[in-house]
Amino acid sequence: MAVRTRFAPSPTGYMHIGNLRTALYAYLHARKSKGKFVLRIEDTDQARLVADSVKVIYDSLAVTGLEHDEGPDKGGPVGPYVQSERRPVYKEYADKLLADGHAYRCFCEKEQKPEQPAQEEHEGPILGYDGRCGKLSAGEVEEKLAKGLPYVIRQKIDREGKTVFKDFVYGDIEVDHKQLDDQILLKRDGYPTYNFANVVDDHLMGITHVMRGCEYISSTPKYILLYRAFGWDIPEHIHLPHILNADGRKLSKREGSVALSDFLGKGYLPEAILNYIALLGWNPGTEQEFFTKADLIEKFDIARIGKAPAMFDEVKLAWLNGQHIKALKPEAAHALFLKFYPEKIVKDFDTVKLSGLIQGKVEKPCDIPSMTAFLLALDGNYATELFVNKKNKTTLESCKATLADLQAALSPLAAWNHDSIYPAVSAYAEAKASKIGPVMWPLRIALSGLAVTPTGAIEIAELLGKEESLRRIALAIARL
RNA sequence: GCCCUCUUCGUCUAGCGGUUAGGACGCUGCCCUUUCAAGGCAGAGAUCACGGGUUCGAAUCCCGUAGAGGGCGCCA
Repeated sequence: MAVRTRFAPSPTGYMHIGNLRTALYAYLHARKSKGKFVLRIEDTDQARLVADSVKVIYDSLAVTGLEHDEGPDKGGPVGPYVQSERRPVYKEYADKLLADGHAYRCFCEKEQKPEQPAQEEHEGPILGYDGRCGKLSAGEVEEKLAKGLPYVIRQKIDREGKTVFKDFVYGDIEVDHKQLDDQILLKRDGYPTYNFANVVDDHLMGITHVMRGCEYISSTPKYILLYRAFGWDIPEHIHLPHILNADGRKLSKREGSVALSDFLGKGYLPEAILNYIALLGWNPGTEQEFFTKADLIEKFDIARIGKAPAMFDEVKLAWLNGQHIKALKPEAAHALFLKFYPEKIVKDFDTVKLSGLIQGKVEKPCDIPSMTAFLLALDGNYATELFVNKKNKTTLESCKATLADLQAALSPLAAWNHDSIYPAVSAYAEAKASKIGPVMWPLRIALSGLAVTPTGAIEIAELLGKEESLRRIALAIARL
């Protein structure tokens, strides 16, 4: 049977990175299997509709290249692909369940807490609905219906026995029916709950592999019971472990970046993000860590999805992003960096050249303003201790002397570019019978006032221009 | 409270009865010497959550315990 996977997000207004990983796995499995990847919008909660949020979903899939084959915007044979447009379908199937005795109408008030048997061992939350309306006689139901009382439709679950289902990742999951309650299938407003809609839609849309977060594991037995009530084949269930933040808590909006747009805004490349999250809960079984999207499609295998939750480590994401940036064509890197250069840098510097110089060095493009700030203005109060470098055996005194000599050597230069500056510096080092390091070190510090710079001393001098370079050298000499 | 699940270096992970427990990020050091960085190499870092079994032999199989995560919504 041809593989069909789906991504079924709710329009919440942003794309959670954990959700994106679910989409990615579903996409990869479909592509790898030459199957179809379906987008379905789960907008059955009328109270939580967020304007324009469907657009966020489209945009997210587009920017990451997770193109769907079928969906609200693309159409397809099993539409509509928006749940709010499928209400008659849910009604039809709910009626079927009603007719077969697998469901019943419940007239209980929304707020009404069912009375629980007063058992003292019951502390804390108690389990769900007590099923009282399931015991209503046909006559009583007719009577309430005649009165026009509002109702919901509940799944009728026999509390005897247990259900076992096989999860592709977690193995056999067994749940005692005592743990289950008569969940609501159709709400009072006529919309289905997730619990009902996902089963009906996944079946009707021919989904072969259901991938979703592992928070649904506990309710899956109820879904299995629905499949059985309808006499439908049960698709493969693939529950995914959660992605956690650094505290070991579920990655949530409140603490830092969780939305795709947050990461995009920092200059992370979509492909690097995909690469990183793919590795959170999946591994290729080889030592490869750098993956393009095409690599992932080729190497992805649902059999290698792990069970343990993974902490999201932005430091490693940044490293991986740096790897992807290095792999970029210079024009592409420049186009990316251009979004992050401060205005004044763009105005005063040759950013094409600058981009080329820093491409191998940038991990997070959002760091570019701070990385390049020294070009615009030198903080004249930088610590002079920076001149002391053990490896190059430089001291404050040696640096002062070197810089004075450099000042003399560079001042007469007519042309100011790499090919004129480097030979002058190099010749000076040679004349002093010194390696170039001890000369480069003080020069770089004098020009930048920084221990670590995005590019080398000669390049910085060239970028700054002759006048500014000499001014900074003079300043350093004065301070030493 | 009840139920489900998870647990290998700080982090992501490999491992599926016999390994010096491997790799990556990060960290430290060395090398390169047209440079700090980058790159290359090396090192530190894991009594495999704990306690019992089974076995000649367990990170790997079984049972308990603990910790963590999740579920128990007219949310998804």
